[in-house]
Amino acid sequence: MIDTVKISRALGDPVRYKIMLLLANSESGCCPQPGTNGALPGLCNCEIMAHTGMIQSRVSYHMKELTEAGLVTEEQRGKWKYYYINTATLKDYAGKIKADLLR
Amino acid sequence: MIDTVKISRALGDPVRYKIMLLLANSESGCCPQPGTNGALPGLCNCEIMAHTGMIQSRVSYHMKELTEAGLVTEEQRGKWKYYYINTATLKDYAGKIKADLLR
DNA sequence: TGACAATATCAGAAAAATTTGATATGTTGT
DNA sequence: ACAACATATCAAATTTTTCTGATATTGTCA
Repeated sequence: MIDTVKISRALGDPVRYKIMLLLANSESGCCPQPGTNGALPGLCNCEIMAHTGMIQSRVSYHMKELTEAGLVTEEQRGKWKYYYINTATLKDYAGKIKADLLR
Repeated sequence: MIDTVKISRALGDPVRYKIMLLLANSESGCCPQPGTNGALPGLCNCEIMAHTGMIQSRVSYHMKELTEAGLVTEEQRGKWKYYYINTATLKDYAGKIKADLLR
């Protein structure tokens, strides 16, 4: 089942919220994808590092938090790992907040 | 404007989420209200203390966090302070999360 | 396979949040 | 005003998170 506290906590850090916004507004990845002409959803670590100015281990740490909360799904593409928002979790979250707390 | 990170952070603590659930499921206050037959919305500190087993200053601290996030509205009734969920904030929050992060 | 690039994990340092007891402020009724 | 009760604030101790550099793991390509 959906862990509302964990998701809230994950979103409740300014760095992670910024990353979520970045993912939400990203059109395509930066790294060459074989068999495509470059446009695939999600962002890889290198892009998140570039956009936020954070070092690698810090990005990794926050992506793990987001992933473990179910907010982000990761996908290995060649040597890069891509991240994109798990929209189902977000919808469920918004719904559960309302169901739990509105009457 | 609504501070999504701050609200998330406020909800992202298990103690505070429990308090929110308590408020959402409370029918009436415990303390004698002049001019009523006892049934008013919200809970006062004493009830939150009783339900959660927390000491007074701890309740006060968390209620301040919730209030400052705009999740809870406080109302002085006689010598008691009552708290109830600010439904507008909660609705706005759920809406903004979706607007920000879903595409 | 080896060399290299991308990401993950670890341990310690630093920063932030939580908890508590003590004390202060505010409110009601006498 | 005073006494009694309800809530707020403070400072210090504790706990939890975050950040970083170092190292480990994983994947790709020659």
